[in-house]
Amino acid sequence: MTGQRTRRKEQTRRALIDAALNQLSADRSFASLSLREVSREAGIAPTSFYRHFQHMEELGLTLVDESGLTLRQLMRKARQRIESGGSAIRTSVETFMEYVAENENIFRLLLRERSGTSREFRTAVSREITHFSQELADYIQSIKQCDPEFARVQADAMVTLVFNAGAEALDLSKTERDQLTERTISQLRMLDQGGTVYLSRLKTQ
Amino acid sequence: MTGQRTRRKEQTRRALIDAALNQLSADRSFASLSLREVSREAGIAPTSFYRHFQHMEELGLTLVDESGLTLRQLMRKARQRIESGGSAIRTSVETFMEYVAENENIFRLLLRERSGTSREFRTAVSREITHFSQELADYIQSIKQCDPEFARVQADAMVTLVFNAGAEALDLSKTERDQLTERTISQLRMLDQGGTVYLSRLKTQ
DNA sequence: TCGAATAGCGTACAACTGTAAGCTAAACTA
DNA sequence: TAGTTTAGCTTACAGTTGTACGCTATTCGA
Repeated sequence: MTGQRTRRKEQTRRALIDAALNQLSADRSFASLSLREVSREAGIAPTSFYRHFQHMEELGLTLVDESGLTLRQLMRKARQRIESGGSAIRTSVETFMEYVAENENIFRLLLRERSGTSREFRTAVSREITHFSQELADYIQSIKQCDPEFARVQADAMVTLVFNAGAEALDLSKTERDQLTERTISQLRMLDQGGTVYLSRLKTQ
Repeated sequence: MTGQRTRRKEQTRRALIDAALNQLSADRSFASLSLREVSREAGIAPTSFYRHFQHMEELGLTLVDESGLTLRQLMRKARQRIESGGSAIRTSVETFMEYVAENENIFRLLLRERSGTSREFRTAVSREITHFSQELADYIQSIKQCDPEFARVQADAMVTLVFNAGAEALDLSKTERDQLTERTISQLRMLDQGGTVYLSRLKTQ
């Protein structure tokens, strides 16, 4: 029932995706990959590429979708760790930094295409990050019993800071990364504290 | 004394820089510009390019330097406005958003190359942003009389948030930008408040 | 004023790009 | 089993790229 043909097709589609991911690196952006290079790496003829994707952009959007998946796995992992005790902020930041270290290429893709030349790419990445941010907002709201708008604004700031730290980490050594992690934790704590003040003011007014 | 030759050379060098800047846009990154395109736009033969820059990268680094200059002008403007009364945070964010609106291409360059494929580019951009951040840290320290390390961490978070808002603004309409501006102001206020709490805790310990 | 220096030009070439056209062989459907 | 569908192939072409080489005309320095 699987259809041998469909299965094989799925296989080389996968090969194309993996080929693209493997070619991404610190000095190789998705935009700089050519259809021919990716096809070569995947072991098929350039013209066969079109049997799977209309353009390179379509492949790229698929990669962004995949990265969103990884991102959600990350969130789940972090939540599990938090529930089994430990500071929410520290645990989240540390988990995120581990993720970045383990998925440099995917993370770089997100980072770059967020401000890339394709609007479709930009909105796709933005969607993933918003999703990520919304999950955090829900969490904050459930903990603090606060206004959903407030939670969104605060979550948004936190996600921005953490993502940015991830971006910076890419070019740093292990010890520098640890310093960066600590600094980011301080920053999130400031946001957290500041939010509390902000909220208590609203209540007393 | 100026040297007619030197003057003319300076002129076409300028033409190359402007040509590159003019070709940058929402759907055109610096990396996607070719030496030939830039030369064409500047009105010189492709091979003459080498009389001014060794590679495209050298041209790019020059652009980053120029953007740093613009950034510093921006800072000065913001400070002037603050001194003539008004909230420091609101004034800074609004000034920054105006800058982004008026220098979209330069700002996009900074954004993109911050996570681009050339390490040299990345460090150049990082240097400009650090510079920007340091000026804010000095300002914070002079106002709050606090630990310089604290000021650096807080300033860093603020700059990250503002830059990110600038990046988002690029794809938004006027009214959406205004909303974004308000949100960013809220976020910076949280950081400010949170920092105060943070500091007072340190003192009472 | 005369020789040296040099900004800019045209020509040329090899490397690479995306993709059109048409074929083959394997897998599907009836 | 016979006919259709299709993933992948080869060949081909026009366009673009960076850059090497050598020439020309203007400007500079002595």
